[in-house]
Amino acid sequence: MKCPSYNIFFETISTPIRLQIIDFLNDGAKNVTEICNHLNEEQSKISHNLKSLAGCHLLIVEKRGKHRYYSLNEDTVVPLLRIVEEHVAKYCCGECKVTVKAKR
Amino acid sequence: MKCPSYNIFFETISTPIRLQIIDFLNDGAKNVTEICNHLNEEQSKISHNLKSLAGCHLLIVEKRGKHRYYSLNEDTVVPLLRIVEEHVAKYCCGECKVTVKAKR
DNA sequence: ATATTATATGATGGGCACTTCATATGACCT
DNA sequence: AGGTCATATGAAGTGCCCATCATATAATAT
Repeated sequence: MKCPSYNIFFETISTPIRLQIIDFLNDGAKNVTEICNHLNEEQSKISHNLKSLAGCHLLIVEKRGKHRYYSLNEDTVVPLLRIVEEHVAKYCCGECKVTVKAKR
Repeated sequence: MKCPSYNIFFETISTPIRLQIIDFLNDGAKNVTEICNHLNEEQSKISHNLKSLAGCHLLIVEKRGKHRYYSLNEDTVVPLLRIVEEHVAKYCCGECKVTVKAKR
């Protein structure tokens, strides 16, 4: 398991695809196939990125039969996104490509 | 000015050198030379990285004479680091290389 | 106005993370 | 056991961020 030092932690949460995954998981646990379909991305790509996120404990994995359901580590991710959302609302110049809403 | 979309925001805060800068600024505003000396790094390297951080409004710049003092945008950075510090304390396996303490 | 100190900016090259492709593992079914 | 679906893992290539080097700008002093 990768050690979540600060730079790895932020690096892991810093790519568009991983932010999109987090955004999708905002409304509950999803399995790999569901995530692939929703984001229209290759399965191996999603799996690799899920591994990074789970390795930093940003996501939690749960096995159900042959599926694996991933969900947010809400203790960390929800307040984190709330801070960034507020920051972006204050300072964003309007050219943002990736938007991720904090859970309410 | 760079637009702080989510991925750029996290990417900017994700490198060891920039985290070290933030850590050093925890106890107040510092000018470029002071930061260079403290981190023992080249001036242009520090300036480039300061520009990225300030571009995302993670740092605030203030001109005084021929110096430029950089300080944390505490509204965002302090609570952000507090969350990560808590997360790392829970999950870090002990191999962390970069440590940054949240301001108390 | 020239020198010196402080900081920023531009261009280039290398390292490395991410995607892709291929294959492996695991779970369930018949 | 064999087949199929679901997911993970390994290897390799490529794009891109960051450090470096060089130069430019800004401010003060003499």
